[in-house]
Amino acid sequence: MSEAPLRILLVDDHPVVRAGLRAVLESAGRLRVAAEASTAAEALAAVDRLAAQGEGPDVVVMDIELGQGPSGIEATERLGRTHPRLPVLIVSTYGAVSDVQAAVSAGALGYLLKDASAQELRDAVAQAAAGSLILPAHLARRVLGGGDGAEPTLSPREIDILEQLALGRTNQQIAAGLFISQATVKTHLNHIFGKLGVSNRTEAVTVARSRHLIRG
Amino acid sequence: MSEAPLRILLVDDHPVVRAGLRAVLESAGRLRVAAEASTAAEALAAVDRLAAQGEGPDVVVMDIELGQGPSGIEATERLGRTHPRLPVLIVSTYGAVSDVQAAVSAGALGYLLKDASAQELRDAVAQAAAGSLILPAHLARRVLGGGDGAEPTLSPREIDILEQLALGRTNQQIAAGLFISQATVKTHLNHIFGKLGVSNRTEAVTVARSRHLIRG
DNA sequence: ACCCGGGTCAACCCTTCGATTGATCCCCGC
DNA sequence: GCGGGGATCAATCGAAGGGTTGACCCGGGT
Repeated sequence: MSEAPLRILLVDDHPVVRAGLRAVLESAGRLRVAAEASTAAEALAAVDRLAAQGEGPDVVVMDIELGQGPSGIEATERLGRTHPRLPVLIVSTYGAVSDVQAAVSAGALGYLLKDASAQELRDAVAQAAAGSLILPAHLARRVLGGGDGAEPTLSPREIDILEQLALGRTNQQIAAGLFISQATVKTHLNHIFGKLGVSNRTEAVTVARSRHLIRG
Repeated sequence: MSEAPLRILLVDDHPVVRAGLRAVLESAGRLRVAAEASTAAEALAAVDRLAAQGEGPDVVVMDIELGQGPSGIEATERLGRTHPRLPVLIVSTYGAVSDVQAAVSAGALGYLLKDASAQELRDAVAQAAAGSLILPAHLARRVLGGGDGAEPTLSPREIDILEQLALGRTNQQIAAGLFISQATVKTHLNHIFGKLGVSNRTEAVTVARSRHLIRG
C-alpha cells in the first residue's frame, strides 16, 4: 500500500459529527480529512476545488441526512455524474432497507451506521478507496433478503392501513378515511399481522416503525 | 483562572458522535470528559461510579436519542430522582417543540441542537454547570411563543405501563408482567389516555413516542 | 385458459378494550 | 392530621378489536 494518506472529504451538516468523524478517521494516521462540507452544494464545490489542485479526494464520507437542502443520497447521485469513480461512503443513523437500497442505487460504495466502531469506520473507508462495496453483514442480510432474514413485503394498501393505525384510528375510522368497509380493513389488518408476525395493532405499529415501514 | 476543569459525562449511543462531542468540548481546556456512556443504564451507573470516587460529574451531556433502550429524556428523569442537582444538557438533531418541552419537564437544564457550533456547545455546558437554563433563542421563542404549554406529567408507573403497551401487550399480559391486576392496568391506562389526550392505546404509544416519553 | 396475488366485502363469534364508579392504602407536604 | 396524588383493586357494560371462513373482481404472468 502507498504511504501517502488517503484524502477524505467529510460531508455532514453537524459540526459535532464532523469533528467526531474527523477524530475517528485521523486517529490511525493512514487517513486524512482534506476538506469538510456541510451541504450538498459545498460538497460538490469542495470536490472540484480539491481536484483542481490535483488533490482530489480519494473517498467521500457523506451523511445521508444533510438538513434542509438536498440529501446525501442526492449529493451522491450528482457527484457520480461528474466524478464517476469517486467512492462515496454513506453514513446514517438508521439502517432502513429502503435507505440502503437508495444509497446503493445512487452510486454509493458503502453504507455504514453511525453506531459503527471507529475501527469499522476506518476499515470501510480504506475498502471504499480500494473500490470495494461495503455493507455490514447485518445490513447486507436484510437488504439481500438472505435465508430466514425474510423481510416482509407489505403492499401499498397495507402501508396505507398501517399509517392510519399508527395514528390510533379505529377500524371504523380507517374504513371511512380510505373509502372502504370495516371488513376490508380487518382483512388487511390480518394480512399485516401475519406478515409482521404480531398479534395486535399496537405491536404492529411498533414493529412497522422499528423497520421504518412507516414514518415516525 | 486555572480552576479544576469541569467534569462531563457524555451520553450518546454513537461512538462517532461521542468522539465529536469530546473533541469539541475538550478543545478549549476548561472542560474534561470524565466518562462516556452509550445507554441510559450505563449513564446512571457512570454517575454513581464517579460520585463514589468523589469525582461526580459537573454536567451530563445527553443525546435525546439513545437507540433501542430508554431515551435520553427517560434517562434524564431517572437521573433527576437520584441526583436532583446534576445539570443535564440535552442535545438533539431536531428542535421539535414537544421534544424541548419534554426535555425541560424531565428536568434537563438545557436543549441544544447538534448543528450548534463548538463555541455554543462549550458555553452551554459552562452555563449548565453554573445552574442556568440554556435554550437557544430560536428554540426559546418557539417553545414559549406558541404554547399550549401544559405538558402532561406521567408517573413512573404510567411509563412502565406505556412501555408494555408499546410492545403490543394486552392488559392481561401487562398485569402479569408487572404483578398487578388488570383492573389496575386499566386504571393507569385511563389516566394515561387523559394526560396524553388520546382515546386508545395505539394512539397513546404514538404520542408517547413522539414526545420521547418512551424509547423509539 | 389458467392461476395467483392484491383488493374488496360479508357473516359469525369470541376476546379485549375502554369508560365509569367507587374503594383502600401509603406517602408527602402543608 | 388533613388533603392530595400515586398505586392498588373490583364490578359492570357497551364498543371495538381480532380470528375464521368464504366470496368476488381484476390484472399480470405461465
